[in-house]
Amino acid sequence: MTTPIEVVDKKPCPASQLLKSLSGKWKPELFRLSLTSNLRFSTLLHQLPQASKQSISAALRDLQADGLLDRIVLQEKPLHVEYQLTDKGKSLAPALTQIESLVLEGAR
Amino acid sequence: MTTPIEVVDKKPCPASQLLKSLSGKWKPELFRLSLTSNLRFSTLLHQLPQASKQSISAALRDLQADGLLDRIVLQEKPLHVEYQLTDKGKSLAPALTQIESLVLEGAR
DNA sequence: GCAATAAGTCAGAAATTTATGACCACACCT
DNA sequence: AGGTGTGGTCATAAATTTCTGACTTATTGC
Repeated sequence: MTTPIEVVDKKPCPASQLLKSLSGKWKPELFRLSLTSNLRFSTLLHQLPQASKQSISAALRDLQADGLLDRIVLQEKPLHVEYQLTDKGKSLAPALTQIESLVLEGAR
Repeated sequence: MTTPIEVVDKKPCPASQLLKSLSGKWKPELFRLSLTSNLRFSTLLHQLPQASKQSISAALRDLQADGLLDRIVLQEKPLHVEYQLTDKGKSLAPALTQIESLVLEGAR
């Protein structure tokens, strides 16, 4: 040993976990769609034709696990499932909006 | 055919590309470190002991390609290389800060 | 000349993420 | 009793990301 170079952090960047929650091929899209309206599985299959059932299912599970979406079963006649934003999810919306505006500015 | 279900978007979520720029195992850390000071390769190797040379190198290349960092060669005695935030990178900082504050709030 | 430091690259292996296609359970309609 | 729609799971395969370790080029110090 010699020069005691200081390691800046033991813990990973605090934002990285949240960034990870939104990383992946479909999670940004799902998240943004959830800002507009609640999500239904079969509708998503049509809205995102490129995405496989598996991928959508996994992304929804992850978003739930990260506390951004809630899965609620509607006790209606044909029994539906909806995914809706949690409070945490809603609180994240402004950051996404800000990022989007930067992208659009850049494209100007 | 029957119910003409409307596909919401042809284009991917505008934020997803920027989110992609910051996704990956080390990019969030590198980006945040770059907010504090310019980055040097060999210093990063010590600051992020878990990260391989290859990974750091690739992450730096990606961040440059996405226009968030500039690579500048310092014409000093031992010839150094530094990576510093571009204007685009700087403009992204508030969003990261916002996300971080959410994470810290949530942990409260 | 010989070793060390800085800043990498390269090939191959290992780990992680996504996609594919088959299958399941339940309710509803006819 | 068979078909359709909703909401999935599972195993496997393909694609992508990350890691490992060896090697490179240039400059400086001894």
